[in-house]
Amino acid sequence: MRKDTSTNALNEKFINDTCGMGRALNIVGGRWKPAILYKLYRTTMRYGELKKSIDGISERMLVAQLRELEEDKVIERIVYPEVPPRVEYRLTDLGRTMGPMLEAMSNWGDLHREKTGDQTKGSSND
Amino acid sequence: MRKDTSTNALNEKFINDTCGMGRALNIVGGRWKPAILYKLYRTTMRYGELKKSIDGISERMLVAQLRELEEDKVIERIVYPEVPPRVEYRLTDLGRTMGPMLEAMSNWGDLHREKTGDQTKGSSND
DNA sequence: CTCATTTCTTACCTTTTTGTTAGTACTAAC
DNA sequence: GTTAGTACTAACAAAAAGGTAAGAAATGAG
Repeated sequence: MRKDTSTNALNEKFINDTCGMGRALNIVGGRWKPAILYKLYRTTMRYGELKKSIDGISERMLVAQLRELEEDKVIERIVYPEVPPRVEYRLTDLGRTMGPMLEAMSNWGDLHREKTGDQTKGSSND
Repeated sequence: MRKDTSTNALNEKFINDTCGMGRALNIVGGRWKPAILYKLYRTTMRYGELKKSIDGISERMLVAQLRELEEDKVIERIVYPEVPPRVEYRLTDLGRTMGPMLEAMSNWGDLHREKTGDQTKGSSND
């Protein structure tokens, strides 16, 4: 749980309020958000589809990060009143505006790997 | 300290190896790295200058993040053999290639603030 | 010999993030 | 009444990140 008076939390908030980069990082950062956004960038997906397609993610993490992305208004959650339940996730219009940024990040990450010759070459986690 | 057999660490590594976005995030993310990069993007700076110019950062954090950026080859550390010591930090060529990505992040962060009408409008932490 | 200056280092603690496991709610089909 | 399928929640534990405070090395100035 958040303790929003800790120095830690205050620092974060300050950076968020004054620096676009910090804000972007807060929204897009975190272990699984890149993967989620990558999937949803191509198409709407159900909860279960996301879970299956993202290797290694736990339900707790998937739900948590979906909720955060939703709060940040970059994705939306559509519930169909059926049984068993069906819930779809998709990018919002605001979410779609991330495109150029996400691409820039992806490209630079690949460039960095190339230049530093690190690790296995990426066959993107698709 | 890193425990590189934890599930957590393995997940991170996997994402790093397969996803450019994840890799970029790891290099540029963290509480203070955006601020450091922002400063160094304009000019070479001494340790003490960085410390003074980045509001709220502790020495431990400053050193730690500088070290990480150095390891990732985006900044370099130049030591002048003087007393008292003088150490300068500056972007490497690889570091300079981050330009478009950092701008994209900054721009999107600002756009997001605009669209969601959140918080104080940013007078960038300069 | 003491002090000031600069760039860190170390030890310890708090906060935040991530992972593990088990369980819930709903209803239709058997 | 039990089971199956889907999308979660809750409680707890481990790991990582961040914060605080004190100290260390090196040396020229006084």
